[in-house]
Amino acid sequence: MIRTCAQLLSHHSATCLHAAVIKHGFENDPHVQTGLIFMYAELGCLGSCYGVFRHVLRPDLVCQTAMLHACAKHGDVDFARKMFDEMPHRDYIAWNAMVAGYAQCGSSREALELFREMQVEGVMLNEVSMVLLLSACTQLGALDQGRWAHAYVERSKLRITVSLGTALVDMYAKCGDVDKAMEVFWEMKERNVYTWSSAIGGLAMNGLGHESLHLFSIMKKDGLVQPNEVTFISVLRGCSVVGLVEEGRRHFESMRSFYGIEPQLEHYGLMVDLYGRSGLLNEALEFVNTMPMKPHSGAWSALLHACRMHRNKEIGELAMNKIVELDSKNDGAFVLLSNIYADYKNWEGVISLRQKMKAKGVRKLPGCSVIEIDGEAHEFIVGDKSHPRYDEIELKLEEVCRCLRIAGYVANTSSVLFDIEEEEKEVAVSRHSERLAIAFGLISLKEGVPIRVVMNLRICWDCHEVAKMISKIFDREIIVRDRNRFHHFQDGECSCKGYW
DNA sequence: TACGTAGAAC
Repeated sequence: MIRTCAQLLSHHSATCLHAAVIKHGFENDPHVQTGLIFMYAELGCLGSCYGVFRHVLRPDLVCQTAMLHACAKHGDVDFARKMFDEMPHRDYIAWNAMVAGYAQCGSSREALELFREMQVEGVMLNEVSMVLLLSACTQLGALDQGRWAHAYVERSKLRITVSLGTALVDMYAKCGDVDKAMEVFWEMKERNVYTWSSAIGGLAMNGLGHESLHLFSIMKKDGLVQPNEVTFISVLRGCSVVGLVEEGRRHFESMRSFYGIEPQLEHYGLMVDLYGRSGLLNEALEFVNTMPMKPHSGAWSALLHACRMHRNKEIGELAMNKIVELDSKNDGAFVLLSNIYADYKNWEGVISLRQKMKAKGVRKLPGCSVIEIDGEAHEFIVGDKSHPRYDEIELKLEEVCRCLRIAGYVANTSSVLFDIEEEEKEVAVSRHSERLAIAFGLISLKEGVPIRVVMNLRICWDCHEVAKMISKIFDREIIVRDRNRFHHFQDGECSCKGYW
């Protein structure tokens, strides 16, 4: 009963319910205690979970799992692991709870590691385990492992529940195999708003804006599932990646007028992005200034990004000032403005920004790219030489450089933050993590196998140009998932068509 | 019978 109500409760009603439990003398009933832990976990009150748990005389498996889940879900994953390790008996649900704890706090590698242990121990894998595994693969961009999970699901005839199907659609879309994502989507017997939003967002993220909007129109025509606020985030991204300003504006308006959904900060941020990318910087600025709520740093960042794309120093500086007011340690904003200054060869501006960053203790997040070869993830950090095959990578990079020069390529080094010599800058940019990962892909993958890279920042403009050329010169498909979206490079072109 | 699951946010 407590568990069923938990999702609907407010903090106040939870306290009342707890008081009623005590009043009627149930506070020592083990089932009730487990229910209370679950309830407080739902509400995010980890302290109250501990409070109840402390009074449980002999916590059984279920109670321990409930507590483990509470800790893992609300940030104390290490304590959760400690509990897990100390549990005398663990059923498959306890294992799933621990894997979920890692997957949800972003520790996907630990989640995969634990999943492997689960297999070694012969623990039963059900569809929930597979959803968790897929979610970890999605975060890491580990397509091979995701495919393995899909094959496992089919082999063991696990039921494709709506959650499992959605996890598959999401995994394929976010690992860059959008055709497979849609194949799974259309094969699903039942779809809910999560499934539709994932598919629409997945198409958008892969640069297929028109397809994503078409899918949204099918969803509306179907009428079985109502779009919600997340669906509209996917729809607006679809408009943004192909620059459909008018259509975006229509969808944005329809949220309130037709669906009764009040646009949130994120929707406003996406509209700024849409105007900005399309070069309508004044409209974008006007839009930010007339938002009914105080703009968040994301809205200003979208504008700043557009200023970099369309080389507008004045609005860029304005956006930057607003970002620093809201979030003084936003390293991405410093880098963007520095790039704008560098585009104008304003080295004084660059130096002054560098000093400001130093004074505020802002550090640029180092670029990091991952490439999966035979199921093993290889991680590269910018300028990193620690990979065991670094010598071969270096040789390949030099070969790439030679080929590019012959093809008439001139490095655009404006994304190098500081005022070092041009030649050094070219070396710095040619050792970006994405470049190292692509070179490693070239030497270790068979011909014809696409190179898939996942990175933590947005791909730099120069690397973007180089990837295009590599795709042509080496006749190789390259798929890069950056922090924002996918770039599919083939035959000298990128799917983002300038909407970088 | 109780404990575990999926979508975004520039």
